[in-house]
Amino acid sequence: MADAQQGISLAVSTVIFALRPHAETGLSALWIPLVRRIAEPFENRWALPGGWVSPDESLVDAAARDLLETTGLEPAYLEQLYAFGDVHRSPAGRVVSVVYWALVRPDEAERATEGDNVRWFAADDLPELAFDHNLIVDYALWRMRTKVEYSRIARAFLGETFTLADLREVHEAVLQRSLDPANFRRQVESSGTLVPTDAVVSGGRHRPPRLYRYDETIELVDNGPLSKDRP
Amino acid sequence: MADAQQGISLAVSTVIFALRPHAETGLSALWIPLVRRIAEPFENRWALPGGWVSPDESLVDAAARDLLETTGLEPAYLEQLYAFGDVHRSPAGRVVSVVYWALVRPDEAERATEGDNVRWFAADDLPELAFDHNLIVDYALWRMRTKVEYSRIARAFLGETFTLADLREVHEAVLQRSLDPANFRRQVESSGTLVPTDAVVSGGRHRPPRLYRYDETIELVDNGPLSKDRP
DNA sequence: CGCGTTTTGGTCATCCCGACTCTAAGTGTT
DNA sequence: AACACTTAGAGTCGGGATGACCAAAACGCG
Repeated sequence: MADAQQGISLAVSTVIFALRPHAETGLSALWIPLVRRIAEPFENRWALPGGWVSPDESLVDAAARDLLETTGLEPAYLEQLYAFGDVHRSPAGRVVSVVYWALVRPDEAERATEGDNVRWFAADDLPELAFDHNLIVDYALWRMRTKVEYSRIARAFLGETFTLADLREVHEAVLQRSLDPANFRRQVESSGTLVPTDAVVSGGRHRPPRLYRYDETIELVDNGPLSKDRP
Repeated sequence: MADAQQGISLAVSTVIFALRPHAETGLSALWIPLVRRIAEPFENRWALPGGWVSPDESLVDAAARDLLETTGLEPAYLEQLYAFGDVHRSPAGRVVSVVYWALVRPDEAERATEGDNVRWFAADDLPELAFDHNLIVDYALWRMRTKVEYSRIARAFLGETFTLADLREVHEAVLQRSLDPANFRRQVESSGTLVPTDAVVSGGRHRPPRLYRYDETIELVDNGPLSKDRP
């Protein structure tokens, strides 16, 4: 073992996504909780939740723990995004941040105690953040939007069972465009990852939609040999 | 600034790919240079080239520098792969490794001084490596194979100009299957990223093929907002 | 019962892709 | 000079995915 005293601090940060109705349009959109910095550098600026990695926890554990401590959230999905390590990204010293991105269900998102130091922002309307966090959020948004089309991450926003309209609403919110209901149905049905249940949802003033759930026996290979980020 | 003495060592490692004829088939295939460990843990085992990050260099700079020092290689392409940070991945202490993957041209690959401590291995026939490096290589291979289809990374194995057969040979080597020449041509032509030159290659005992080059004015969005890894 | 809603099933044209055929244009051989 | 051989390059054909669109089904509501 060579050098354990490099003078480089190792941090984890997380870009957290939740679905909420947009202020103006009323449609579902992506929201991100940010924390206000209470110390220099960038004091009073909004920033991604994050903290230092302790020697006895893995990176993903550190991200999950920090998330719970600073925002009270336990995400349904958590995946590594990128390691940011430019020399001057923090004015206060050398910091390498391993950034994760997370998805939380709407009910879980309520637990993020909004206050002076935690606030939700619409993902497409962020203020100027601390450090290089605007770039990080941009990258997380890009990754999320490219991945929602070939992966099953939308499930992280939904409950055990859901209607195709629910699933479609998630896709529409992430992709920021409306999708044809019939074509969307055909596509997800042909993918074979969904199984219909016997139940339907009655009460709406229209034909009652069927409830679906994901086929758990199908394993994804989203991350190749690394498909084991979180159970 | 909180904790700069976490007791966590930060390292970079790189999975380097080059094309060489396979020993048995004679077809082009992916090869990887590995270095022999000369100290515990895993002494005498083969491992990915890597080293510690110094405080005054970025992660990608550290990867490039270490690559040059340990193998003598300057890659044509270098991209971050993943940050590995399990607590017990090194028996000698807590090490977080930010891993990169790199592509080198055939002529450049010759400069990797093969000796007792550096040796090239066929990517699909590796020995048992030190640490979690087998998993890392598997992931790098998966990423490379998925990315070659929608990106222009194949150019990193080629010169300024090349024939469609050259380009197809790269794809075939990476994907490990033969591609129909006519269909391959149609696909890359319709992508619009290639421009034909006036030159052709004569000398072969067949119709002389045209030389192409990449259209530099087209920018890729392979990595979304992060498309700036290396010029 | 008719109306408005969303669900759900279907058609149709288009594009992409793999398999395949055919011609073009060189080199080497006779 | 004629021919064989090889790869380059153009074109054809059918299947599958996709977007735009249409229509019937099944509810609540007045």
